[in-house]
Amino acid sequence: MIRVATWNVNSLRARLERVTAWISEVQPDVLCLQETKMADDAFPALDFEALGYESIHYGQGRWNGVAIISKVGIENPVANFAGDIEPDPDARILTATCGGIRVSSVYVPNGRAIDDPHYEYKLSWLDRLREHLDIDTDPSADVIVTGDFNIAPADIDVYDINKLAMSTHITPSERERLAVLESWGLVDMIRAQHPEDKIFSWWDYRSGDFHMGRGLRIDLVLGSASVVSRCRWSTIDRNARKGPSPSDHAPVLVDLDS
DNA sequence: ATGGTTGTTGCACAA
Repeated sequence: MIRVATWNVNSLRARLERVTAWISEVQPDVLCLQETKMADDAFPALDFEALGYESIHYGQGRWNGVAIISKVGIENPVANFAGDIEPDPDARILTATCGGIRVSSVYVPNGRAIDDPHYEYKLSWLDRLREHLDIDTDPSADVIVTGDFNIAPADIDVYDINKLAMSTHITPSERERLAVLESWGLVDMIRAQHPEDKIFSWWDYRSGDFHMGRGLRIDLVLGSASVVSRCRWSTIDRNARKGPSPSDHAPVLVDLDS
């Protein structure tokens, strides 16, 4: 069995104790992190090494930052988009082969608002992610693209679709980009395993949204067909959103047959 | 509730 997880930790510095405790408890083989919000020289690789993990990090400091932590190897790492794709100014994607699976840890731009330039940046970023996959790997390989997509794939992934009218995360253009990734050969593994469940991975810190059940499912594990066929179990660990000083995101994990 | 909270080489901005 190989357990692959993703977690937007909203600052690894602020969250390190919670992350190491969660790793010890859950024992993922591969953990993708987003929003580490630190530079590479501040990344606490030794804390993960002490738990038996190799790790790689791609970060800049104040914002963004992605990592892959693995106890099944880290080979052929690629920071940013592959090949001659227009490089992104932010540290939002890190790719490596772990246990035979080509894994990308992605932090898709938020988009902010539909009339904000950041929204077009989000769409172009997703277009480049699709290009990246063609250059970096192949849909017939074992591929996982996972992280904070900042897109709720369908209305069931939103606590109240009317509350998000005219906002990002649910627009046809964003969902179209997800559909393009699916047509490349990737499957939303949590949704495939839990077709009817209204389950969320992110809740705003404000207004007691977590307590009130007002969340979105925007953290996704996308797998290629060979990975999907190996999936035996998956969940969103909403317990990790509880207690003192949580991230606003919960970890998502999938178990695959070896 | 055009509100609310959390994080950061913060005192504004991103989420």
